[in-house]
Amino acid sequence: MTRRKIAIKKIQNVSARQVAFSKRRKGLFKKATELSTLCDAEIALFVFSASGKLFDYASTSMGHVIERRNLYLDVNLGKTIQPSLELQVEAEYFKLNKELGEKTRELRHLNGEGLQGLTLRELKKLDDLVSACLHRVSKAKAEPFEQEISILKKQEDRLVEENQRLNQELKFIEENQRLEQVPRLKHDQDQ
Amino acid sequence: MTRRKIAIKKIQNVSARQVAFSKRRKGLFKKATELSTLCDAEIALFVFSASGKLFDYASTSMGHVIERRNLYLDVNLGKTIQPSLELQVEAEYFKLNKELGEKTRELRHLNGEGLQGLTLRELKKLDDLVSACLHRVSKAKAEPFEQEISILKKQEDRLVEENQRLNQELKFIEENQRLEQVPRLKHDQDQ
DNA sequence: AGCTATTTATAATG
DNA sequence: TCATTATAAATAGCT
Repeated sequence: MTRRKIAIKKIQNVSARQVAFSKRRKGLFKKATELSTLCDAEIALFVFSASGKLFDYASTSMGHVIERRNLYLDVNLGKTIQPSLELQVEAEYFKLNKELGEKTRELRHLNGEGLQGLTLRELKKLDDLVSACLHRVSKAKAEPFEQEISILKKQEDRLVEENQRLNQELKFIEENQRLEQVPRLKHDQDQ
Repeated sequence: MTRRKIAIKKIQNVSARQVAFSKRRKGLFKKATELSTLCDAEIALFVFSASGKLFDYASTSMGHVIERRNLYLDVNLGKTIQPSLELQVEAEYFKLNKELGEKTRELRHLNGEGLQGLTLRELKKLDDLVSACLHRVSKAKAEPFEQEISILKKQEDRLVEENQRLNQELKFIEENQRLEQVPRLKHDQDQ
């Protein structure tokens, strides 16, 4: 897009890639805010750098969600480096919960204490279920297992190799001894 | 940004706004894909038009997660077998979705077309996120990993033991050779 | 939908 | 990272 046209494929030079990322990320976010402002659109944008760093943007109401999420991230910083889907769910869910509560209260005023409570009950139930689900997610993350398996496999490879080496050495020594025994026996006989 | 420079504020003319939305949305998505490709970044982008229509983009793995969600929903909708935790969430969520839709319509009538659509939009996003989360749950079940790890660990133990045995044997042999060399040298001198 | 005059974005460079 | 600049890309106003 300038001095020279470039092909849209992964930039191989690492520092050039970082520079491009920085510039283009800025550009992308600018475009997003412009679109949001000009056309009254709601936008949420998540960008994870190759190194896993998160940059995000959210217009208006979505901003609350992101804020909430950032708070949560701050609390868990160190533990929760990878920007997780779960946290997004939780934040979004929190927001929805709040909004629905407000809406239900509003309706209750207008309708005079109706069967609005039902929704809150359902919401509570959903809350419980989502929480349980999230709990399972965080408990069941595959990544650490996969990592451990990978490490164990490498370890296994090393051990197998080492074993082969040792076996070969043994065989070699035994062979040598056998060959050595022949002259020795002869020698002994000579005495 | 061309024929004339425009100020970044809401475009008042409705049709002009729609045109601008269409063009700029396209541009924004293009920039997002380019950034993703060029710099190996993971990107998720949600754009809701003023009328509430959703346009979204997600790079690579994020896209996969979101894509799979539709499949999952198709397959499981209507099926009311043993409700796994995931399906319970889905069902509950579906129900809540419907209820909130009705409630929002009701409120819209009462309040005169307000910003009620917002909640539905948030709901849609939550839908995406929860579904993605669920997909990860089903994908991330720990059990098979734990099994494989256990097997690998046993294997590792065996190999380590074998290794120790071989090393000991080698040491033993070397020791024997050393002891044997002494009388041999003496013997040779005697000759 | 196209077109094009202009504005923006940005790759290369210092 | 920051600034500059030459060029590519995006797009506002028209049709």
